[in-house]
Amino acid sequence: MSTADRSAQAPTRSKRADALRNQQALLTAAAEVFATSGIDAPIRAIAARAGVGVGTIYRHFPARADLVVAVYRHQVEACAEAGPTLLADTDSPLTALRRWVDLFVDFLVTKHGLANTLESDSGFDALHSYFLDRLVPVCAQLLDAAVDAGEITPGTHAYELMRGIGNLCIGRDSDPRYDPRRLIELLLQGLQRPPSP
Amino acid sequence: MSTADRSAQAPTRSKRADALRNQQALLTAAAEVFATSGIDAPIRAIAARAGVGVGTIYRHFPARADLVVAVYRHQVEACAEAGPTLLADTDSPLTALRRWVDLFVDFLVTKHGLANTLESDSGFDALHSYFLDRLVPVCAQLLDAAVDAGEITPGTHAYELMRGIGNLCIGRDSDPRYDPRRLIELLLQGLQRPPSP
DNA sequence: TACGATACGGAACAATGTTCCGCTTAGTCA
DNA sequence: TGACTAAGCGGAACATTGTTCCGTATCGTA
Repeated sequence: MSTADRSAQAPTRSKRADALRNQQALLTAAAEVFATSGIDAPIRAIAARAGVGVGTIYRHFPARADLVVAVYRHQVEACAEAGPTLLADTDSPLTALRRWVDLFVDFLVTKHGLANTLESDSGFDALHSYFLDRLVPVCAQLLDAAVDAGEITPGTHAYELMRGIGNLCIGRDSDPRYDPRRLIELLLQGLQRPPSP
Repeated sequence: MSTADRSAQAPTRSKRADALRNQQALLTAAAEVFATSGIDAPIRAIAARAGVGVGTIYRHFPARADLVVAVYRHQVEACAEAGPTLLADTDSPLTALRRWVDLFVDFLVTKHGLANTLESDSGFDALHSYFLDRLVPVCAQLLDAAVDAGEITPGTHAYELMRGIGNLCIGRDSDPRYDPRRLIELLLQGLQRPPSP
């Protein structure tokens, strides 16, 4: 979390007013640019939109990924918190898992190219780490509950499942023939233990 | 196929000897560089290895993807041809499908970053098209056979399955916790029709 | 108001894909 | 064999993008 923390809201102390203003402007601008041009939009475009120089971006967000994390942080948080809630509110842990996966897929699919970036090799380790660190434990909890309830077979690791789901969401745009949800449903069905009478 | 064809072996007529020599050298060099540095290796590296200028690469292979296609063409071909063979040699079409998918995964996983490139947005349409055009029909044949044999439920499209498998193979390196094969196995299990007694 | 630390802007650098063009050379024809 | 022409070549040059650096401007304070 170290890198991410540094770039979070942290309104605490001893920061110049213009710095705070710029940080906020950057978050807003980045969110807008990401929404229209996708997560791969050039840094310069975000800087221009926020009306600051590129240097300013790099001071606030040491690497591109830190900016992305900051922009989507609250959404990731919401997704993480939905896990335990769903588990508590749903009779079948498998159903809870299914709904939670739906939420996660919604999130990935809404952001153009987020999934791509998530798995990209180059320098997006911070992003990758943050998302996974935050969500894998939640997923694990759901998986464990479903195993305990005898609804799915044990042996699948949350990390692997999450990455698989993330991967399946890559390239969803630009091709109506490819709908990751159908495959993810297949995956979950494969997970399911056949009801033993 | 248009783009791919142009850059294929086509030893036919009216090409200068040095051009042919260079084309061959480029294919060899590219194969070596791809093997060691991955599919994302800089064009310049390939040019250097082949002892030619970058201009020469672009004359023979108008875009990067054309070079990749040319390098892996025969392997894709082999995979495509394995489909019908497996189907003929195996009693259960589902088993044939499973083996064929294994072959495909082998291929993707062997080439560093091929899967990534396959799904990349930027300008790799030729690559994407070639692989999919060639292999989707083969996969469809296997799927159909398995459906006809009552081994899997109908409704899954070969294109979607292929892309899903391709996606799952992304980022396999660099993380022992992630093994795409396990997830692909899950996917196939999800496809399977429960034996109705 | 003056001063020091903080923050800013954007030029500059590096990596990479791609294009362009003057020079070289293979193949041909007398 | 010796030109001649078109095919082919090399690599400089251009465009794009991430990232760093540093001289300058600004904020907060004494």
